[in-house]
Order: sequence, then C-alpha cells, then structure tokens
Amino acid sequence: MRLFNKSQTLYQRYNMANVLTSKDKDYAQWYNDLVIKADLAENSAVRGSMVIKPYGYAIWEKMQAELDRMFKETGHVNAYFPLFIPKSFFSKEAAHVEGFAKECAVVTHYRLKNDENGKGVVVDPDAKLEEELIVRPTSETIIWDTYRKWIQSYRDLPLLINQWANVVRWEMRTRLFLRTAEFLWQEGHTAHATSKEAIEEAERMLGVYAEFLENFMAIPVLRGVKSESERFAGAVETYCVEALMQDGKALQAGTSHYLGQNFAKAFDVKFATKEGTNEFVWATSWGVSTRLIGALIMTHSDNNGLVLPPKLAPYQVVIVPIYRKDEEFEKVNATALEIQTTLRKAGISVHYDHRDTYKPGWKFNEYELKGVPVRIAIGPRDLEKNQVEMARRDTLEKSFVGIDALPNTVLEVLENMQKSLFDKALERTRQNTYSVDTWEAFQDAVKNRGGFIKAHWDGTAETEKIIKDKTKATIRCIELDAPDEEGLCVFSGKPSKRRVIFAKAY
RNA sequence: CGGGGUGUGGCGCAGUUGGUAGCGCACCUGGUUUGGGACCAGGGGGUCGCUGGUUCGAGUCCAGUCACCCCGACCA
Repeated sequence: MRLFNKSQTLYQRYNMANVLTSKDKDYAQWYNDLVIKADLAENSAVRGSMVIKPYGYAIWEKMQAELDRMFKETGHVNAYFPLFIPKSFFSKEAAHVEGFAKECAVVTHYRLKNDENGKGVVVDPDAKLEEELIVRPTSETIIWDTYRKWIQSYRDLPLLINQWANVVRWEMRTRLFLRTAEFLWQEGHTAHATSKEAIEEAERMLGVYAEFLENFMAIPVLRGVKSESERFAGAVETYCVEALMQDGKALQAGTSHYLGQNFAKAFDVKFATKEGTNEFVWATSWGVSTRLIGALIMTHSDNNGLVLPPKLAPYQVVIVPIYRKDEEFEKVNATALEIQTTLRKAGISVHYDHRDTYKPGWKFNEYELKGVPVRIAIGPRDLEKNQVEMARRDTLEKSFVGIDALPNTVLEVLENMQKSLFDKALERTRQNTYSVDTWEAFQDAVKNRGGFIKAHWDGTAETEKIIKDKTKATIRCIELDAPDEEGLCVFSGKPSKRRVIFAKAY
C-alpha cells in the first residue's frame, strides 16, 4: 500500500501543481477553483447567477432523489406553484415583506418591441402590467393564498405539500452555490389543525434534514433554534441545522419554520373544527437548497479536489484502462467490461472511461478533482496477476485487489469511506466546538480560532447585535439539547440560563 | 451602495517612449506515445469591453460608458 498523503508536498509538486489554490493559502479561492475545475458550475452572463453543469447537477439530482424519498416517507406530496407572485400578496404579512422586500426581482412589463433606431429590442412602454409581479424569493404568500381555497374543514388537514423550485433573491454579493441570485431548492408548506401538530411537523422535518445531512452527505450538524433576529421573516420559531466548515465558519444547512397562525391570518385560512367553530390553521415551512453542494465541498474536499461521500457520488467507481497497443487494449478492455458488469450487478454505479484521447495519468487527476470515491486502474501487469489497482479518494491510498474479490472489496471500501468521512468531519467539529466565558476570550476565539463557540448570552437582540458588530460572530443557534446551565452573558454579564452557539457564518 | 481591481483568440496572460498584436494551455491534422495531467511536426482562430476624442497612425494617450471579479454593509 502506497500512502501518497504522507508526502503530500512532493506528491503535489509533480502532480497537481497549478490546478487548485491551496486550502491553507486562500480558502475562498480554493473553493472557487474547485467548483470550476471539478466542473460543478460556472458563472453565467447574468451577474450572480450560475450555470450548474452536468456533473454538479448530477450531485443535486442524487440529493433530490433521497430527500424526495424521505419527504414522501413522512407523508408529503409534491406540487408546483407559480414563479410569479402578485406584489400585493407580499404586503399581507408584515414581517415577511420586511424580510424580503430588499431583494425582490420585479416584473413590470410583458412585451418587448423592436427599437425604433433599429438597435435590438426595448421594453414596450405600452405593455406595463396593471399589478407588478414579484419573482418568488419564497412561496409562502402564493401558497397560502391558494391554501385558503383548499382548506375548509378539519378533514382537509393536515395538508402536507412540498415543491421543488427555483427562487430568486437579489443578493448584493454572490458565491457559486453558497449564495446566488437564483437558486434551486425544495420548500415544504404544511397546514395543521393544532399548534402542537405544526410544531411536531417542523421538528420532524428538521430531523429529516439532520438525518439526510449526516447519513447521506456525511456532514455532522447541530440541531437548534434561531434567535429572534436570525428567525425567518414571518415565523414564530425557526429551527435549523448548522454545520461547521473546514475553515471554522458555520453554514446553515437547512431550516424548518413553525409559522404559527401568521400566514393563516394574513391570508384568511380558516377551517371548521369538529366542534363546529372556525379557526385559523397552523403552519410550517421548511427548505434546503443547492447551497448544500457548497456545504458538501467545504466539509470533505482537499487540495486535490472534490471528495464525495459514496452515497452522493454520481458514480462511485471509475475504471481506467492502461495499455500500449491495440492488442493490449483488447485484453484490458475485455476484463474492464467484465468488472464493470460485476460491479453494477452488485449495485455499484460505475463509469468506465476508455477514451483513447486522454492518458491514464490525466484521468487519474481528473477523477480526483471530481471526487470519484474509488478508482480502479487495470493494465497488462494486473491481468497477469488477475488483479486491479484500487485507489481510494479520501485517503489517496492505493492497493491491489484480486479481481474475484472486487465487488465485495469495493462495497466495503465505499461503506467504510462513507462512515470515515462522517467520522472525520464529526471529529473536526467536536474539536472546534468549545466553551468560552469571558469577553476577552470570546473575541480572541472568534478572531483566532473560529469554530462553534459556546457562550452565555443574556437573550437580548441588543447584545446579539453588539457582539455581531464587534466580532462578526452571530448566534448560529440555540441547541435543542443544550443543557440548562446558569451563567453570565459573555458580553453584558447579565444572567443566562444556557449557552448558545456563536460562530462566523457563511 | 462604499473601497480596490480587471476587461486583448475558448481559457490564463504579455504587449516598452503610440507604428498595425504575441505567449502558454486548449483546439485541428499527422506520427510516436499511454502504470500520476506525454512528445514532435504542421495548422486554424483576436476589428484588443463599448462610444467618442487627440493623432498621419491608438491595444497603448484623453473623456465617457458598460460589464465582471475581490473586500465591506445585507442575506439561505
């Protein structure tokens, strides 16, 4: 077994030089390079909007498939609501409009015409919309306007609907996957007869997200609730899962909101109870977005490129044939095809790259950049010994495996890698989650150490704001299982009943 | 919206005191190669972001304008 990562610098010198910026040198640049070089996405002609390329989209499709399965397993169905929302809908829920007004794209006209000077097309001023349309930044308003018509009786409840959609939030500054003007997501919107049911739903879906992130994406998360100032615009309570990235910054990976009766009241959605009274329904909404791809990258990847957990990889194994002449290729190809079939029968997704237009070394680097979990190289020397060379992406270890043992060995490695990626990320998160008790130590921790900082907070928005202004750290969440612990606010010195999680965030 | 930067073949860049555009990668053809991003030979491709000005002559100087990137404030 050869361990390249023990002599990483030498390895890189002759191998990956000039491909990716080193993580240690410039983490943000490393991230950008990786997204581009791994062929996940690129910037488009429209500022802040990205093209998700086939390889990146394949990862999103894997996520969608699993999440969709989980949503359906918990009783939800999919539907689709319009992209355009009448402007008037937005003003119906005060907090909601307040939260989103500053980043809405607005459709004002519905027609173009040829420019009179013969230069291209211009907006036809005669085609002004009576009521302007908002491009959805989220769908609560249009959905609740619709739910009013769907809900009359307790027998219509609970209403458990999800939609897969794109949304637009006109952000000042954007970054591929992490924050773009348009992004893809799913948004669940549910209606319930009681507050208790709605809270249970919000908590259930937070659990679904946590399970998905941890078991599927191998990303450990904290489960918690947001402070008032970080709460979703229009929610009574916002639950969240927060993950810690390799650079010590937190990333909100998913949110689930208990909306109380806010939207029901704003859109007049009432139902007849068994007892014959009329009551407003109780609501939730919850979502995760293509931002998760950013979380994926920043949790597992390294200086050689993307590292994908096997459950998410568009293909789990790539086979690279090695040969000199046509006769050699014939033999290698025959065996490679057999291996491909065997692995596929074992339920493993396999890509066999027999292109003659790239050399093996080029392919090795390419698939490392793309994070394919297992690479199998097979050449004439292997044929003689009835073996292949197997390389594992996360550790960069290479080993020789007998062809007969292949499917089982690969399955073991994939399983092991899935677990190992999670364990590694969990260990990193644990080592970077720590308590701080004084203001000096807090400032130092935010500035020099990063990570999840557990500190006492007096519970006021004022203190939270001052801490944010002074340190750039925000309250990521109040952990659901945070133990009661008397203490003094790290900033104000006022009494606090438990610690909350502070971090710098994406 | 403030600060900084950049616009030159597909990508990354060079271009001196103004003289009519070049390099690397990629691409195409042929050959040799193929176990960690091969090599040789030949070839194609750019009205230099846009508009105007100065000049015999502008990638280069001037003015304006647009776009994008990075750093802040705002946000998933």
